[in-house]
Amino acid sequence: MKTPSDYQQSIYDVVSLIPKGRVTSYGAIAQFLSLGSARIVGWALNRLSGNNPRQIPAHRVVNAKGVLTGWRAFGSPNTMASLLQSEGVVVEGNRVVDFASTFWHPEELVEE
DNA sequence: CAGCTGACGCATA
DNA sequence: GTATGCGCCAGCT
Repeated sequence: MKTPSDYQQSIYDVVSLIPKGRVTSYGAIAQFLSLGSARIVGWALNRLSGNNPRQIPAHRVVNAKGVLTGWRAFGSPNTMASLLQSEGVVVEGNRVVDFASTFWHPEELVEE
């Protein structure tokens, strides 16, 4: 099968596995998949923007600081934050409150 | 083919 | 806390 890019598919898979009310970072996914660069994750999600047939909860993916960097790809500057807050994630402006507790590790699901 | 950009991350000043 | 530079990989012009 023609995989556009294996890692990209893996990224979507991992992102889809993010539990509701939790968030993860690009670096976490990149490291989990051994991509070697958080940019690959951001790039993959960016490609997703405007059309996510898999309902990829990209809004659950933030940068290492818990800041909603990709909020612009959702069409509205408030969409991403609204989605997160709707899931129980407290967002202040473009930043996740109590990011450490809200953070979710890909391996956590595997361990669980 | 060469150069630039990008939803990042980290180090340094 | 803010600003700048470097690295990293893939895609687009």
